[in-house]
Amino acid sequence: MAAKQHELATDLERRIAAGEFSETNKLPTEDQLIEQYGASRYCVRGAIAVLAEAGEVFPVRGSGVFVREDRGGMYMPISTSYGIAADFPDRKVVSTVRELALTRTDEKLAKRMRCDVDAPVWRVVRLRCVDDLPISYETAWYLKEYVPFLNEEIASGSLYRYMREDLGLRFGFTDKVIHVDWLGAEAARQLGLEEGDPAICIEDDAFLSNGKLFNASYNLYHYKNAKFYSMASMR
Amino acid sequence: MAAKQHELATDLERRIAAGEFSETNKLPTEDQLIEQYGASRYCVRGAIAVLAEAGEVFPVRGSGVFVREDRGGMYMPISTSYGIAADFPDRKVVSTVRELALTRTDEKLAKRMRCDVDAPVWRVVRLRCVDDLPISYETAWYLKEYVPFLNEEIASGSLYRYMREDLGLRFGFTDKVIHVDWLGAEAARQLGLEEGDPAICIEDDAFLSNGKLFNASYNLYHYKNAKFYSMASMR
DNA sequence: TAGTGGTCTAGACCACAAA
DNA sequence: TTGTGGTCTAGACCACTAT
Repeated sequence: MAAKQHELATDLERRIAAGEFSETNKLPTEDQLIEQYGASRYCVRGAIAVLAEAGEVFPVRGSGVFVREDRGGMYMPISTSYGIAADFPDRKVVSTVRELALTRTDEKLAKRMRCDVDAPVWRVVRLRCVDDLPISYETAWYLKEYVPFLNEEIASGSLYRYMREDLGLRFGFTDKVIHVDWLGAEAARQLGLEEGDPAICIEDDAFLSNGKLFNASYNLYHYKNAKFYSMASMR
Repeated sequence: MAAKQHELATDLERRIAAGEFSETNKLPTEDQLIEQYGASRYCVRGAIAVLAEAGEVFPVRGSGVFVREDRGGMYMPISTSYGIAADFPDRKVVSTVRELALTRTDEKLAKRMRCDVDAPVWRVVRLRCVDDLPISYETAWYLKEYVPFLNEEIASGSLYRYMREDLGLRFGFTDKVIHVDWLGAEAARQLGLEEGDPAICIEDDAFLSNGKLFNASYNLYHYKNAKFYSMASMR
């Protein structure tokens, strides 16, 4: 069951999208929202914080909570928390599995994944497209300890949805390292680019809510089709 | 005056760095921290949230707040909120001003900066080095409306510190777009790379706490010397 | 001066982990 | 079962904006 603040956030999002506040570009005051939703100030402020982190509103002390103008364009959040599918709910997201094998960690991977050498892992290589545009070529490893079963059908859909809803895993946080890399022959072929072309590379370590790493990945993004954004408060 | 939660966060950071919790890798419980600091649970949880966002700890419900292992290496937060200087407090950060001029916005810049065409802006081009390694080549514009005065001495130091402490500006949030770009001749020369080399490019729009944009910039990062990290909770 | 968001307190109950 | 963090309420005062 979703927390109350998230319900409020979702409803406020809907109201913003419906243009309910487009005249003033301002949300109702906190006191008004408390009234409207029959919630405490804690909840109302929690909901506003969710929207603020998503870059949809910004609160100004003494003045109100303002709706931000829409930035157009197809950008991916640099913290693509729940996978591409969740980032583009309105677009056609297709994952094509290029490799899927149950293998074992070598020394280097074991170190990265904080597990024993020779630990069983699923290795999954996928090409990911949004609206038929190739976006990324991803190599991911999932510890079999946490993901006992996997097949191509599952990997073609949303792996994160599967792990959360079917396996009952609870996610905690991710670490990402972002740098520039060059495409190898195979990655270039898959993405429709040239070998040696540059790519934004995001190395991602994903942890469960108990702090255990369950998934590491190496993601090469198409330099034309994939742009990222990031919002940060400066407090 | 800093808020109480931030004081607690700073002190906890100090205690973590001092190794006070290195045996268990766990912070004291919330109740214990309430006791130790004579603060409310709100404050204690606020402090923990600050550390969690910085990736220093992660809370596990029912279990405790765990200290995260140090990730080594020199990475820059993708949300380099207060400028490079604040990100590397222990390193030698040098900004060399390559250009500094009071000019006016053309149509394209005016659109980006949400201001009138021909609005006065400072244009500042800087090469930024950390420990004598070239990190980035940055072109930035500051609206004169908010930054009435600027000179090379100020721009050689921390512009953000100047704006905050001397001009009394209060920062709100930033929007960043991250993509790959190629170095032009001048940028390559400054960074000690070859023309045509790839670079991570971050376009940054910075807003005051009242939601007004005051600074836009275009930052090219050295593909070898600059790596970024980003942490995200997956809730 | 009035209105609004920011911080803080005190206390309650819930969800989950570990014993 | 016990202890921990997560959510929620009610109420207070402060900092800032706008008038």
